[in-house]
Amino acid sequence: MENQRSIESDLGYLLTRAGMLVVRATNEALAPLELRTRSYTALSLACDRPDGVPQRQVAADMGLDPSQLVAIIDELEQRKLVARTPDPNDRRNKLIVATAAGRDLCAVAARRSAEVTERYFGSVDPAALDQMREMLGQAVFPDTDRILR
Amino acid sequence: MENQRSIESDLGYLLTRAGMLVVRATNEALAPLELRTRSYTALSLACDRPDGVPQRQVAADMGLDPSQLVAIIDELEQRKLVARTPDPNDRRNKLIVATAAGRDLCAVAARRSAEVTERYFGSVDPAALDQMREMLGQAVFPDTDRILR
DNA sequence: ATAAATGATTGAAAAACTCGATGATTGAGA
DNA sequence: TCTCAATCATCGAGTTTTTCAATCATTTAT
Repeated sequence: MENQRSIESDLGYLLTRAGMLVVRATNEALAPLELRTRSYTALSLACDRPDGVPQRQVAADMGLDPSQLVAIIDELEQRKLVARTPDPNDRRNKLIVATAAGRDLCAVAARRSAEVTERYFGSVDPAALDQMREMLGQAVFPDTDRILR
Repeated sequence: MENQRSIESDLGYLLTRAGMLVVRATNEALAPLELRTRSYTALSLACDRPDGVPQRQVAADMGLDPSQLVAIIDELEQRKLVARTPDPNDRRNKLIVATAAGRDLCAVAARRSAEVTERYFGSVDPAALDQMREMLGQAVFPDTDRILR
């Protein structure tokens, strides 16, 4: 006898739906900053690494085709939130490095983003939430010892 | 001092990335059945309710614009996996009801889908997984006492 | 009976995705 | 040193997805 469960308990379904909801709410929350979830994520990845992050790696971290990042970075660069600097060690690479203005905006955006998360997950036990982060991190970054903080 | 965390511990980011990964892997797993994650989800929602589910509710449950469902249901209907039956109580509604063939295919697809989930989350404690389902369910179906099974 | 609301459908425009091609650069090996 | 294959960012074309307004049929409220 099969343990038949409804689609509404399917992890893929739940993940996708929850992701959609959070992304949409985040897009609204970031609209006043003229950021979308996408551009905020890219900016944030740049802010995480003061020395800059290869554009290609931003694409990989976002699960996007590298060609999709061109427009996103173009816009951030035009707004002077990031700069494309040639990697001195490998001039094929463009290192995306956040400007001071970029870091400032990112901090504001991070607060708004956190408010959205709070709205959806504020009522659950923080330890359980950390555990969920842990599980998702394992799924998203397999074979990695990276500690999320 | 702010508790500054990297984007990689942001729940929205993790949810989105994990969802993408699972959806893509599920699409591949379902390709031999000529189903995509989208059509499988719609079919599954129909299978969950023997008396049929209003097309509009399928759209709502999937977070899609109703117009996007037309093509999805069209295809399932052409393949005789579901039928659009007029709701006797409100003839504006189309009730999507799964056929026997639809239920059979859905069962096969569910197994393949579960294998994908197993691949990404098989190594984590089942209780923690249930807890994650619970948390995501709360976020996706707020103000609902629905018990996921 | 009329008017407002709701559901499915269509079509058009915008956004996102995919993929192959290109030029610049690097690294390996003859 | 001189190819040659590989890698990176970018571009462009073609496809798919999303968004949204309009339409028709039906229902509900007035």
